[in-house]
Amino acid sequence: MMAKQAETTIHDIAKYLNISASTVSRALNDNPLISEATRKKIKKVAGEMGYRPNTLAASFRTKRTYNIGVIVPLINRHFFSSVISGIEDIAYNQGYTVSISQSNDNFIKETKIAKTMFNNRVDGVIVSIGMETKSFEHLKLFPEKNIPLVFFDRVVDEIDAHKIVVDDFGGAYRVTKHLIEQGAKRIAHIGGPVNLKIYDHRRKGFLKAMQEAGLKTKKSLIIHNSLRKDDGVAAIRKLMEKNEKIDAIFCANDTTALSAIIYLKELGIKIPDDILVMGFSNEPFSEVTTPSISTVKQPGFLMGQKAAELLIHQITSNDTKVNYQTLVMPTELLIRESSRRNKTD
Amino acid sequence: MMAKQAETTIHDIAKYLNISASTVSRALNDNPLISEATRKKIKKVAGEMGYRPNTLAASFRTKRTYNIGVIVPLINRHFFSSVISGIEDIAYNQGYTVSISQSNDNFIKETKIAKTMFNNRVDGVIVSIGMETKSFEHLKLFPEKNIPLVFFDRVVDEIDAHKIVVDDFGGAYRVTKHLIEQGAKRIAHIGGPVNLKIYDHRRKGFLKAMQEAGLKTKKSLIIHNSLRKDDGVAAIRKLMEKNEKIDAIFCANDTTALSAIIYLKELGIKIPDDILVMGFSNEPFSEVTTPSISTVKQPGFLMGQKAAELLIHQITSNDTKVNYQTLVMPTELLIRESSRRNKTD
DNA sequence: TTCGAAAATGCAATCGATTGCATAATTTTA
DNA sequence: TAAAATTATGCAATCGATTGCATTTTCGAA
Repeated sequence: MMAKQAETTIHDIAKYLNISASTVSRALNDNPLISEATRKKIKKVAGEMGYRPNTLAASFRTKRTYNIGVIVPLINRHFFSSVISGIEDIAYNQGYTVSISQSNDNFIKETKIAKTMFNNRVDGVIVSIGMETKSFEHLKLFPEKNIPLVFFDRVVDEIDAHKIVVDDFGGAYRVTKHLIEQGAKRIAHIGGPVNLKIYDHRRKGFLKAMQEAGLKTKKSLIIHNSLRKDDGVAAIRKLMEKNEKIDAIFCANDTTALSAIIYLKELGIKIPDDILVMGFSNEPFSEVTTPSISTVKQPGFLMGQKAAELLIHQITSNDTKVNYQTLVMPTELLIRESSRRNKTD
Repeated sequence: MMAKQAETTIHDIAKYLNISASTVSRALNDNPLISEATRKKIKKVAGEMGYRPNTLAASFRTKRTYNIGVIVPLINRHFFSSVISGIEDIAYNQGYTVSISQSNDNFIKETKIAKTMFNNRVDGVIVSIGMETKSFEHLKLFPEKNIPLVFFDRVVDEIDAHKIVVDDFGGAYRVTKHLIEQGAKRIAHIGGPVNLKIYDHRRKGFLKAMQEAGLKTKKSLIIHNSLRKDDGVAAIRKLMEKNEKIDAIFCANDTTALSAIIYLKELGIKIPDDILVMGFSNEPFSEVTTPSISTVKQPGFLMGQKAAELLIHQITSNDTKVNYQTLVMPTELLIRESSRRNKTD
């Protein structure tokens, strides 16, 4: 029925007004070279003719897409979706579009995504790498072609770029210190894969606080796994098997903390009376469990905003040599029920 | 230092091999017109010369961007990020890129986003409208230019398109029936803004079940608000003020259910012993509260997948007349502690 | 060996906007 | 009022890949 709706172009407008396409182009872009009068006239006609700019043609010509690529492990997780939300917030207000892909913590997929974004000529990329990612050639593509790249949270040391990280060390340090202040002496730590810096830092923050307090940490009290739901249970089981005496557990994320708490309850162990538990990340659920879980708040939305700001700044400025910075975002300790020793002493 | 890194084009490859650019183009696209031998040779050289296809030029020429636009109220919410995750999953595997924007339930922003995507020549759009959206011209742009459009969850009746919705009526009906089976007779309902169909359907499902059970529903037991955190408390307070006798509450989302439960507990009312409570949506936290909250599970990820499948199918097929369908996704009743009457009778 | 069909490759226009460099129109200055 | 300076507009090439329509090459059949 309806034919293929020929699109109006600047040439159609030009012809209609008996002027040149260049003038139309400039007028529509508010180029000051064009007089107020013609500009108005052109815009009016453009509207009437149902003109819609062909962003593709423009991008093709100018080599600027105003598109930012975002690669995250999983969209559907509170921290990441908060960051994305922050990125989108800034990007949108600066006239950028945001394309998002999730790697599912799969290295092959991450590689493919990077290549696709690279070919799609994104103006810049914001990345948080997957668990499996140990080689970085697919990411080096971007700096090699001078395409701005910003990392957040799960960053890559081997690549020079702006980085937004959470103060994992400090957060973990304060968590541990808090546990110690509550009287804990034999504290276990359930951490994530240490090839990811964030978990390494959390471990180090933990160790530092222990050391400062003059407490020694048995190797067997430190367990690393992938911090999924079951891993909390598995870790606790391991500790119990070895008959470890512990009075507190610092889990590197809330998911593990929760699953540990549930399992410990099943074993008849009371939280926080018998064992103090803390998590990390402030997942929405951590506030409403029983007991509510003490944790560390990471400013996801803000991190996204910062990442986008740095990226866009780098895209916009044409400085060849950028002074790369690593922004360490402050964390906030949220003391809730799971780590507050009831007055029993 | 490093000059502007001239990009390799198919012409460079062609010149190098003393063949035509058309052949190179066809070879790289695996066009069967090209012989196996030349194809291989070309691909090899392309690799060596560091060629990267200019997707922009191709899109410009072919008028196909392989980009899907997604408009949601808020990225950072479990249901929506699940849907997005599902969309991305399918889209990626079909070679599409996904661009996401959030309207923040703001009508102006939603309009601007739609225009931008329109100008960016997305191949199709997936939309869940904002709370304020009552006029739809910005969305009609797409069907007018034959750009496929799929709605999910918060759909628009006025526009003919594929729609993916949750069986809100059925879900609410079964919630209510379950409460009745547990012995409840005086059931209150805390619902959302009725201008959104989803809440209207939930209310109707509730009423239907009540009616079928021969129970009458007092007007004063039905309260509508915006279902935020405080609204649960406010609603309960209202019910208490009027001294309503109730034995169950059906809240149209989990947030309200939780806040209601917390407040009721403060008042010394036991859940579920004194009053049964149910929510809707299966927010991640609902499973881990005390008591855990009975609710209705919406298959977000699956909905995203379905939406993407329908959209891509519509993009791919060139049927002019599409048989638009409305997919009603089944819900799952999750009976947890908050609605399970302890054997006290 | 020759011819016709099939297979492979090349030509050249095209998509729509941008922009450096003219050129034309207008205003200011002397 | 003419020349100079300023302001507006136009010309035409360009970005890189695609594709309809030749044209050439290859190959099998007669």
